Amino acid sequence: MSQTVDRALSILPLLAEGPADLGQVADRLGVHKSTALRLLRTLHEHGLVYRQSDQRYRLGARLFALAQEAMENLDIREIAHPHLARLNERCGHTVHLAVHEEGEVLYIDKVESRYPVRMYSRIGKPVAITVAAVAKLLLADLPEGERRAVAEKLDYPLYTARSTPNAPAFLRELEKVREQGWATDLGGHEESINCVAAPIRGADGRVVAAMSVSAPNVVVTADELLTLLPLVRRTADTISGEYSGRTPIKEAPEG
Amino acid sequence: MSQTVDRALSILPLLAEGPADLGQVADRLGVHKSTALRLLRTLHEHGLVYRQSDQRYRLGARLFALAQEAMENLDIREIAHPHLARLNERCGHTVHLAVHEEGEVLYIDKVESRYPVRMYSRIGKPVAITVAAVAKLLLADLPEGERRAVAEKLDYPLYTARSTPNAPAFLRELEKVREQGWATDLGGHEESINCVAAPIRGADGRVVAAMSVSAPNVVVTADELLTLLPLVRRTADTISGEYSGRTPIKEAPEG
DNA sequence: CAGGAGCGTTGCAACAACTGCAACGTCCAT
DNA sequence: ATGGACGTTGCAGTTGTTGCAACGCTCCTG
Repeated sequence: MSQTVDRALSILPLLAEGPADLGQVADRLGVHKSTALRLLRTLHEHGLVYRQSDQRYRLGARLFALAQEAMENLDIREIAHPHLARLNERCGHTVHLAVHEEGEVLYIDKVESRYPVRMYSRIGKPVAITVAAVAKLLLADLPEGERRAVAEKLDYPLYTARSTPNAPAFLRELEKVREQGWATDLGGHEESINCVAAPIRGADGRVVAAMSVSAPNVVVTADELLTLLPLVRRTADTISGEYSGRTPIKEAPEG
Repeated sequence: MSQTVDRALSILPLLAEGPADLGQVADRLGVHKSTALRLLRTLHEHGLVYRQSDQRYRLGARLFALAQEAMENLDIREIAHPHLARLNERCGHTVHLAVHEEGEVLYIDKVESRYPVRMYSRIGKPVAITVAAVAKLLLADLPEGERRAVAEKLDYPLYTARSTPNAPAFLRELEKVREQGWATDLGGHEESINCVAAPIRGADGRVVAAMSVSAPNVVVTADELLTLLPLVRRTADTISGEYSGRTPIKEAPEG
C-alpha cells in the first residue's frame, strides 16, 4: 500500500539471507543506489539493520529485542507457561507451545527435557507444518475452505518415511485430528522423535494455540508416550479455562 | 531520513509494548488515522504486524522468523557454538555468548546449565550492560572517546549492592577489564549469581564477541568459579583463532 | 607513483506518492 | 431504534521521495 515502506521492508528478508552491500540491495530492490541508501539509513536508525565493519549491511539487534518483547507480551504464553513447566516436571520431556498465524505455525514457548537427549527446536522458529502435531491441531480448526486452500499451497517435504506425503493425505489427517481432538507426530519429522499434542481453546471454542510433549524413542516408546495423552489434554484444558476467563486464575492444581 | 518509513518503523516498538488499535497507533504517531491505517497495512503485508481477532494489531510472526534467520546466519555464533557446548559439558554451568551492537549488548547463544538451578536469560535479550561480565569486555574494547560517551549515556540501575553505581566507576572497571583481558560479575546483577567472561577477538585484534560462564552461589562459590577462568580464556582464544581464520576449522580439541 | 575503477555519498529539480480531510459503513451499547 | 466509536475509502493538495549527476574516497593496477 505504501511504496516507500514496502520497499524498505523488502530489504529485511533480503538481508536475512546474509549480509549485502548497498549495490546488491539497490539491484534486488530495483531502485537507484541513492534510494536504497536512504531506506537503509532509516532502517539503521531504528536498529533494524546493522552496518558491519566491512560496510555491508545485515539485520540488527533491535529486531531480536522486538521479537523478544513481543513474545513475552503474548497473553496465552504467559498463562500457559506455569502449566507447561508443571507438566515438564511431571513427565520430564520437552514441552512446546505453538500458535498459528497467517500460514505459519511457530513455537512461542518451550520447556526443555530433563533427559540428556534433547530435540532441536527454537522459540520463534516456524515448525514443520505438514507433520508437527501442534500444526495439525491448529490447521484442523480452520474452516473447511481455508483448510483446503492452505493444504494445497503447502510443500510436503519427506523428512522421513512417515512424513505426510501430499495435500489429500494431510487433509485426511486434519479431519481425523479434528474429530478426535488431539494429535500425534510419530516419527514424521525426525525418525526417532514422537509427540502428542492437545489444543488450547478460547472462549468461543476456537483453537488459539496447541501444546505438545515430545520425546525420542530412546527414552520412551511411542506407546509409552501415548499414555501421557490424558495428562496433556487435561493441562491444555486447564489453560483453555484460564485463557477464556472461565477459570479464575489461581494456583490451580491440575489433574 | 525517510519520513514514511520512519513512521512505519516507529509502530513496531509501540506494538511491542502490547496490542493497540488503529486510533492508538495514529495518536502515538501523531498522524491521521488513515495514514496509520496505510502504514499498518503495509507492515501487515510483510507479516511484521498481525491483526488479532479483536481487530487490534500486534507484532507478527515474520518478525520472529526474521530474527531467527538472522541469528542463525551470524558466523561467530556458528563457529563458537560447539566450543560453548564442550565447555558446558566440562563444567556443567550455563555458558553465554554475547555481542555488542550500537549501544546494546545481547546474548546470541546460550548453553543451559546441567544443574537444576538455572538463571533467567534468553537469547536475543539485551543484557544488563552496566554489570554483566560480557558487556564489560565488549565495551572495554571501544576507543576511549566512545567508551566515555557510552558510559555517560547509560543508566546505572542498582540491581544489587554490588552493581556498578555510576559512570566513573564503570569506566574504572572497564579500564581494569581492558588491562587484564577478562571480566567478572560477582553478584552485580543477581545477588547470588557470579560470572567469569573472556573476549573473542577478530583478525584485527578487536573484540567481536564475549563469552561467559555463570553459576549461582548455591552450586559453586565465586572463588571456585574463578578457577574456571583459564579454561574459559582458552576456549575464547580457540574461538578467536577459528573466527579470525588463523586456525583451520576442524574438530579442535581445546585445553 | 599516477591513473582508473568501484563504491558510498550528497544536492537538486521533477514528479510521484503520501497525507489529511470528509464522508460512508458497520458494529456495539444505550 | 439511535447515537457514538471505530475502521475504511476516494480525492485533491502538496510534501516527501525519487533518480540523476557529480563528488570524494579507497583500493587496485599498470
